[in-house]
Amino acid sequence: MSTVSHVINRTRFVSPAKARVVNDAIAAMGYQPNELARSLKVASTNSVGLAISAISNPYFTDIICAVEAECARLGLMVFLSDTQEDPDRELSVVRAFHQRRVDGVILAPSGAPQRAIDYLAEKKLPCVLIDRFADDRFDQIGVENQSSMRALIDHVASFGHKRIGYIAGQPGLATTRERIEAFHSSLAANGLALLPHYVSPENVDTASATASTHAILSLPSPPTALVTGNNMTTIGAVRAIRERGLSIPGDISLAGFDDFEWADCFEPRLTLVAQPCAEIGRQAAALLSARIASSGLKPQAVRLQATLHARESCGRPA
Amino acid sequence: MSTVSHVINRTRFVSPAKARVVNDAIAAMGYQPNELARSLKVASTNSVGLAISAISNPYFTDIICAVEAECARLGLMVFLSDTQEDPDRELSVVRAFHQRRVDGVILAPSGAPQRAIDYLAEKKLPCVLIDRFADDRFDQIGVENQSSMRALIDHVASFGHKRIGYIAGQPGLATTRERIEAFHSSLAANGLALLPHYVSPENVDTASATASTHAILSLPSPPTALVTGNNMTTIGAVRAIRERGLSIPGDISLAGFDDFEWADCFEPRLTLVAQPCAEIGRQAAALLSARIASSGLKPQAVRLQATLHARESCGRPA
DNA sequence: CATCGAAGCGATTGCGCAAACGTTTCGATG
DNA sequence: CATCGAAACGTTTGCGCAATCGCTTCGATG
Repeated sequence: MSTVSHVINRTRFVSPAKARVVNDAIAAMGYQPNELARSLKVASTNSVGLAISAISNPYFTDIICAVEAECARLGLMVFLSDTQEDPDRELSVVRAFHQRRVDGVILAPSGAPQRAIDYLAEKKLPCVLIDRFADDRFDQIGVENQSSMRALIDHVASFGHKRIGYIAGQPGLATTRERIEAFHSSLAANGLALLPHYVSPENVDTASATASTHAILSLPSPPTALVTGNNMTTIGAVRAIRERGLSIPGDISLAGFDDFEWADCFEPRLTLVAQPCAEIGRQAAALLSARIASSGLKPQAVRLQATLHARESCGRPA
Repeated sequence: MSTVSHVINRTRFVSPAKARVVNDAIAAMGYQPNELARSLKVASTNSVGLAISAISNPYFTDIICAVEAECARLGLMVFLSDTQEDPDRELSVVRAFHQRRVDGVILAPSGAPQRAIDYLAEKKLPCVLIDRFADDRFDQIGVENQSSMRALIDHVASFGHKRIGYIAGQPGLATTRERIEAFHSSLAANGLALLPHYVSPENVDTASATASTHAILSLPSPPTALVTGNNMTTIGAVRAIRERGLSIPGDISLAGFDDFEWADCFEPRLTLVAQPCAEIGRQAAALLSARIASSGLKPQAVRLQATLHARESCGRPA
């Protein structure tokens, strides 16, 4: 009878006596409501899909953690899927989310996200894009790349470096493009020239970053300082520098994007830009929730401020 | 009409002509099957719940990643939830999973998991426990703690250390207990004595590990080598050692549990036991899938072998 | 050409729930 | 005491699907 539904959901008044009976019965039989059936009826699942391009990347890990926490607070369950930076997988993940009728999706777009994004738009699935800005039909949330890179270059240049190289991140990502542009403009702002072959534009993982770093450091006139575009490239660069037997910052200075918890255990401690991952995740979940509640809102792009943690990996040029 | 269902699921023969018509219609209207309704009918959701006690811990991150990958391969979606090591949250997460009618659960038990585990048992939800062995009514999968600790102590002792301290992990966990026991027996096996106050038994995070390390190193006759019980305590110990201005391994040797990708960027590179996280995650998902397929199987406890990565953080006692 | 069986397919039901709608009870009011 | 209306609760339907059941065809066979 409908009364038990109403007791469970407190959706209309039920006399205390009857309510007790119902609650006792529920307790006695260990009844657990079937969310599937409920969702089918009310056309809302209280769940969201979280499609991340690389779960194991610590940067995304922090975001996942924050998203999960905020969603838990909001009473949402989260489906987690790894798109592995593969547009095909990305599309099928988004499809699977839709088939499970998630109320919304948080997506870290791959390098070629158009098909997945069009699908979301077509199906009118609420969605917020994180980290990489890919389509302004949706809410987007990420970091302020221009000012972050500027802070980085200003810091490095303040030690007197004239020859600064850049090991960029993955091809295709807005993040990568923006940071490269910011690298250019920040050099200019410091009155520095962009030297030929000083930007390694495409590095998909630590190994390619290591190779790229070797390439740059093998130039006839190599940089005296290196800036890295994300955590993978930082690791890759550190490895290459070690392999060449160079010391940081004695022989070469290093600074880059993406802080991590143990950065202070590196020797020397690395100067890095820390993104507000927790805040990105939290706001993404909150934004999505708001969007689910009222689809009328017009999409907004949020840029969060990152903070430069100046430590000891930069020094005067050799 | 039922034919549509049969076309979609290839569950009985449909004439090619009719099938084409159906497929064209599906394509034309952009139809996506409603998995909710399907699940309600067939009483199976092709989804599993992954309840982790601390998502942001890199150890679990690697496991999450592997679980997700294997589940994707098996056609399962995964619900991710963080129990935050809190038994109450743990129970409500498991409840939420059940209400959503997941086909099974993978759980990294908290320090007091009995209520959640009893619930799972009562509801006959297929489940596999990871990392921490908590109840043999369920499949369990974790690492071989005895032999791993033994390898660690043998390694440290081989440098001639007589006074070895241990910074253990979180209270209540089987993992923590087993490693403490193994620490004792491994010392004995090397003919070494367990000195008073040399085991710090309970450290919930890096900060408490730092404090514990300071306490041990302040002993009148402090250890010349320190072994740590997990990645958090390793970081905590490194920080404390740094704060005291000691050098590794010159002043003190250090080795412990849980490798991480960038361990080779620490200075010195840390000697650590690497757990097969990817394999733990993969097997957990596979085991769960098997259990879902046939509930009759009797529960098994799988112990995976870890590998000691001997690097440069251990040396002769000062 | 009547019969039969297999191939192909449509009507219908029920999964567990929420909500619309109907029914009963009962105290208040004229 | 008849009437009314609000309070309390029961009946029913439909969400979208899978699967059961049973209805057509239609070619083969005697």
